[in-house]
Amino acid sequence: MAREKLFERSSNFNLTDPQSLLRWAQWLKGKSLRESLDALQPANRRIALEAAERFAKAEIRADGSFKGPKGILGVLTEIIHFGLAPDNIAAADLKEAGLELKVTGLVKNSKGVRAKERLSLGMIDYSKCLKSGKSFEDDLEIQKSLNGLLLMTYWYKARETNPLDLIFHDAMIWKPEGKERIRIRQDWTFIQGCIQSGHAHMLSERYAYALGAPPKGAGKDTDFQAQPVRQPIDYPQTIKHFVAMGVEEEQADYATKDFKERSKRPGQSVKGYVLPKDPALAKRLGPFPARRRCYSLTNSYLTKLVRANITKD
DNA sequence: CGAGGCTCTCCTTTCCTGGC
DNA sequence: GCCAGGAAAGGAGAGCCTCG
Repeated sequence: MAREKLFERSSNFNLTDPQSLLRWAQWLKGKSLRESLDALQPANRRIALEAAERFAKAEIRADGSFKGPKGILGVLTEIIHFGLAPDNIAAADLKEAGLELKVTGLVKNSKGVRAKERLSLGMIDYSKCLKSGKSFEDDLEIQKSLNGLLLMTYWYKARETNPLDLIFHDAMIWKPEGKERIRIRQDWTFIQGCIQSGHAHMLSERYAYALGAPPKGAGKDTDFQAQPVRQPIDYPQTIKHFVAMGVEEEQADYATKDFKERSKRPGQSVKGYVLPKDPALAKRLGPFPARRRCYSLTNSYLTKLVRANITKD
C-alpha cells in the first residue's frame, strides 16, 4: 500500500524514480523547510499545515512561528517537502522507489563534520532472531533501510525550537553493496549470535563495524524482558557458535573476552550489564533480562558515510 | 475507554584519547 | 600521569497505538 498523498508535487519529483527523489531532496540544500513550505500553492500549503497539526501536533502560525514538539523534522519533511502522510507501516517510506527516508542531524567540531547521533533503523525482535533459517535478506526490519536509504542531513542546532528554521546540508542515497554489505551482514549475524547464545544482555554498539544494537525504549524498567535463551552458553562454545554462523574470528574472540569481563559486573552499565532497578521484576524475568534494543548505524559509521558521500562544506 | 506497551527523538552519563 | 574535550553509550519524556 502506498502512502497517502496529501497533495501533488509531481512537477518536482516522480515517486517511482529514486534519482528524481534525490534531486528533490537536494533542492533543500542550504535551505530550510520554511522555503519548501513557502513554495507551495496556498491550497496545498493549507493541507500541509493541517497535516502537520494532525500528525505531529505542530502548529505553524501565519507569522512562521512554531508551537509543538521540536524533534519532528523528519515528519515535517515528509509532509511539507514530499506531500506524504506519515504512517507506521513497516514498509519503506518511499516504497514505490524502494527508498526509506531518513533525516539526520550533523554537527561541526574541530575535526570537521560529523553525525550528531547514531541512526536507528528498526527494532530488534528477540524471539524472531531464534527462528532457524531466518536470513539477513529476509529481515525486513533492516532490509527496508539497506535496500536504499534516502538520507537527508541538516545542521543540528541546540536549543532551536523551530524546526522550520533548520538548514539542510545535503542528501544522498545509500545502498550498501559488495564488501560493505558483507561487513554489515556480519554485524547482523553477530547480533543474532548474541541472542541465540543467551547473550542478549551483552548487546551493545561497541562490537559493531557499522550495524550496532543500542538500547531504545521508554526508559525505566519497562524496557526489560526475559531473553529467549535464559542461560548463556560458555565462552569457548560462544566463539565456536559465532564463527560457525559466519562472524569473523577476530570479532568473535574480542567480543567473547569482553563478555567475560562484563559478566562479572551485573547492574553496572557499560563495564558490566544493566539490570532492572526493581528486584521483584528482575526476579520475575530470570537471570539475564535483556533491554529493548534497535538496529542502528553507529555514530562513527554514519560520520564516515557523510564525509565520504556528501559534498564537503 | 483506560492502562500499559511501543516507538519516536532528545538528553545525560561514562569513557577514551591526545596534548601537555 | 593528569586534564579537558569529544565521542560513545545508556537513559528517558511524551505521544500514539493496541487490547482487554
